Amino acid sequence: MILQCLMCGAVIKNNNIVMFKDLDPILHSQLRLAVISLLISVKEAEFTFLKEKTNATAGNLSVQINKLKDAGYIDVVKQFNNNYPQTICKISTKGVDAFEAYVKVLKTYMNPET
Amino acid sequence: MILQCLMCGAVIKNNNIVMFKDLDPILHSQLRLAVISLLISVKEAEFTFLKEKTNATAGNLSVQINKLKDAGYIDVVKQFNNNYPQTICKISTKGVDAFEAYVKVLKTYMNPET
DNA sequence: TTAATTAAGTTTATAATATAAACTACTTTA
DNA sequence: TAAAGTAGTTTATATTATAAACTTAATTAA
Repeated sequence: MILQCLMCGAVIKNNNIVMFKDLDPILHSQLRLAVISLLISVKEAEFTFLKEKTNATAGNLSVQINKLKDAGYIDVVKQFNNNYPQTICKISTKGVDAFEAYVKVLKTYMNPET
Repeated sequence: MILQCLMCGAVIKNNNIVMFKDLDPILHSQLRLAVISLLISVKEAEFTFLKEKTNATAGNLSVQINKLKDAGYIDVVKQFNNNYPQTICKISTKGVDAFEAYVKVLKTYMNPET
């Protein structure tokens, strides 16, 4: 049985407080985390910019951008620029919230004594 | 072509400095990270203790403990206690180093502007 | 002017991972 | 002595990450 405190959000499994909350699987991925990390600071970025900064292959980046979009963490606009296709990514409010929550949870894994 | 600065360790791929270093795949796993996190603070722990604190299934925990052991991040001693099998885990120096390096790299994903 | 190269991606295939279910071996209790 | 519990391991499967192969259109070279 899993319970959650309505006041503080603490999760109780098998009658003991869970000390390691789940890490959002959408963000717990090297490339997706790098992309979100960039989008947090630049607010808007082209596919090619993300590809260069992350050193990812285009295929991998394409897949991960779609996952972030499907999760509602980023908004994606596809347009043409100088006759070439251009994909622009922008983090959403939901994405910012998810990132902040992820970092919060992650810190509990990194600093168990505090 | 991949280069690395002998002074500061910076990695250069395709002639540009890599801003996101690879996250150690051994530690970039929810359960293994939780286990290491616990072992950092308690220094030594039984299988059952780790199982209770992480809320993992025994099977999953068994697999992940073996991966940490194979990587040399923990030392595992199997013995008997009151007629029952007992598995004791202890983090190694290599494990501590790997954890510290992982946290360091991870922070660059979480704080891109700094 | 057509053949090769580059740009900006997407789709598909595969290798690696995480996870739980099923199983093992032994012990204790009813 | 049968059932239930302890402490795990092994195996099977579902999910993920990733790169290779492909697409479509534009540019440059022959």
